[in-house]
Amino acid sequence: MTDTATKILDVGQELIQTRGYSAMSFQHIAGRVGIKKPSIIHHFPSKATLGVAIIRRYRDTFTSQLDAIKKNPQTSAWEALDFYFSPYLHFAQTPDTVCLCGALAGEIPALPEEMRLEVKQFMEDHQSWLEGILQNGRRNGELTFSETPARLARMLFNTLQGTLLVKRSTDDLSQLNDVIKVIKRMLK
Amino acid sequence: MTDTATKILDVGQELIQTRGYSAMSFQHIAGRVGIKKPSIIHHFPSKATLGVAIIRRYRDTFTSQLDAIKKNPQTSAWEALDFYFSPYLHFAQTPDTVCLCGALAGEIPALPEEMRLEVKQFMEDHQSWLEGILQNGRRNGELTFSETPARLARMLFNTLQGTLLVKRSTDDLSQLNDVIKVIKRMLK
DNA sequence: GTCTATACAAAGATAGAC
DNA sequence: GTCTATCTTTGTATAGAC
Repeated sequence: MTDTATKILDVGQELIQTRGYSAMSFQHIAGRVGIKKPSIIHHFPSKATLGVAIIRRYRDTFTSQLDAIKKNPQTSAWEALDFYFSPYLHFAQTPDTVCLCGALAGEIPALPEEMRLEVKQFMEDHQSWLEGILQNGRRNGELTFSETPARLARMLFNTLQGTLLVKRSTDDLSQLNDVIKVIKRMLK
Repeated sequence: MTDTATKILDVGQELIQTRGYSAMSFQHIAGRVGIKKPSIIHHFPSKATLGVAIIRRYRDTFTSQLDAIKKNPQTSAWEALDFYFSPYLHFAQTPDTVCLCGALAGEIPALPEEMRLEVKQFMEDHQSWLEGILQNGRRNGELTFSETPARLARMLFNTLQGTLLVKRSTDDLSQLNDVIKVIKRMLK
């Protein structure tokens, strides 16, 4: 992966997270990377290819981090959850930024098929990781709740994504903090 | 409001809810209404004007219905909540459809300022309506919860919006039903 | 690996005939 | 109120020089 290719991925990802995939253009990327439009094609032959590469890199980063946490028996359920919340808190403080896959979910019908599959995989990975954390946490007595872990995990995930979505229009950055507090109390 | 103008609003709204504002074009609308592109301009002088008209109509429909419920002392908190959930359940069963303002929230930075304000107003109206329902419900003993009504209302609203968003990529239509069950148990 | 030049399609919008 | 014709901009993508 060359330096330029990495920069293209960085800028492209930021544009999707702030303005959406439809509004992300080679023109804008080129301008901010400091090259011309057709130079991007040399690294990524089409917009769909670039889109897939951006999601896959994003997914991979999460996958390796979440796997590491899950495999470490030292990590408590609360620590795991706090780790999971941290990127959302980061996004919440950055104006106009949402989760990459949350942004893409908003325009699913406008995405090429390969990208849709990547987004779906992201959602399922995260919901299933959360389910595991909830399940273990309840088993060892750390967490308390009466729902099934699967149902609760999906609700938590959807809530986090929805809060990022809504905070962007209300510009109320404290919403996510409040929501995380409510979530934590639900699990005590 | 002429017949054609209404049709334009209908088709435009559906396109935003399924494909997003950026992907909604005069071309597509004209094709489905059965007129030519420039004829739309006669009814709505610009895309932004059309966008604002679509949101405002959507907001007004909700506002009058939610107001009626709030003012009717016969309505229990549970009935009010069930009424509020019903459009979400409807959207959840319609493939690729989300709440109009949820869809627009996904592309806030790409929207003209006037539209952004309308979306923000929608979010605030709904969160504040829910807050009122929760507050009254707790006061008269129907509902039980320990959060502040404002915080809980925002969380519920964000959860519903997030669930519609996520179901679109996972194609798992049962998610919303499950989430509503969890919400209801939280309030008992 | 990056450039200029260009092809081609689709977008929002305007002018003016009917 | 709707049309045809046209303008302008912006988008993705290609060809070929350097």
